[in-house]
Amino acid sequence: MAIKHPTAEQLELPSILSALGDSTRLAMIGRLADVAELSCGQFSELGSKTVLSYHMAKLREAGLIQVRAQSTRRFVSLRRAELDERFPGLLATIVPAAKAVETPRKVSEAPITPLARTDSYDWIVD
Amino acid sequence: MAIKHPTAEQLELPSILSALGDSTRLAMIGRLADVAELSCGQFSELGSKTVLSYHMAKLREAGLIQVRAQSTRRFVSLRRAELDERFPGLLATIVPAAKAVETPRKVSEAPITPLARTDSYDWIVD
DNA sequence: CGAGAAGTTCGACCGTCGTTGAACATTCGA
DNA sequence: TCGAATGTTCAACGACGGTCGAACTTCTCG
Repeated sequence: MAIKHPTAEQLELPSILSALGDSTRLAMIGRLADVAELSCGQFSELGSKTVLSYHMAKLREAGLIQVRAQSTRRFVSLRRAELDERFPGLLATIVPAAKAVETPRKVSEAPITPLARTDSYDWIVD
Repeated sequence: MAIKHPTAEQLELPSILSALGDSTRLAMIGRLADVAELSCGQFSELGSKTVLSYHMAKLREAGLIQVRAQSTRRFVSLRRAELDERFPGLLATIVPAAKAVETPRKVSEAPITPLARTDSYDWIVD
């Protein structure tokens, strides 16, 4: 665990983008987008408590969300202002697509990976 | 190696964002932004040939760049049109920050990681 | 042909990711 | 005070990511 909540100036694009490069976390952002706060439990259809805790930590350490405690609950919110200040347009661009991310739903439905075996150097265009 | 060049409809946000979640690759995008094409060699200050080849493959498989061959060279270009179509605003948002990404420059300058050891549960706000 | 330029691929290595289950912490109500 | 509710932490695991050096492929030019 590196950082608790980075300050606005500590936000780094690579970290933010890798934090968003996971469909579970993207789905979380999608759900936070038109709501002030959510408690962790309200993401339960995205995974187990442990998994959620893990992904929350990633989002928090990247600076995408704030976590507030109230009794035994954690209330999570998007750090919209700081993000818009440092990376204008980022949220606006990503949120619509994030809402459309299909729920990861377990490891089911692996569509028999095509595994298109190709010969060497054959991916070059032109 | 999964895909050679994904089609516009195959572009997936999580893959794109993880491809961008690396400072070397972000720097490459930054350099491609105001130029039609670059050959691989022109990124040489970002790393060795092997490393560049690896990162190029990532960017290509995520659908961010096109690679064209001409004799023994590879000419690389941003897939601007497709990206703007599927994720409007993404490039516009990311490119300015990508240009500002400091070059990874080896593993030098590790600033003696602060290693701020914190007690349990102490990262919660409020 | 042979040498060189420009990249790619391979195998190895090590570190980080994402998931799981079990144990722990904190708070509220009965 | 005991128990349930709500999360967090830990250790372990396999899979993937990024880097390196060595070997290879393709093409061009003497």
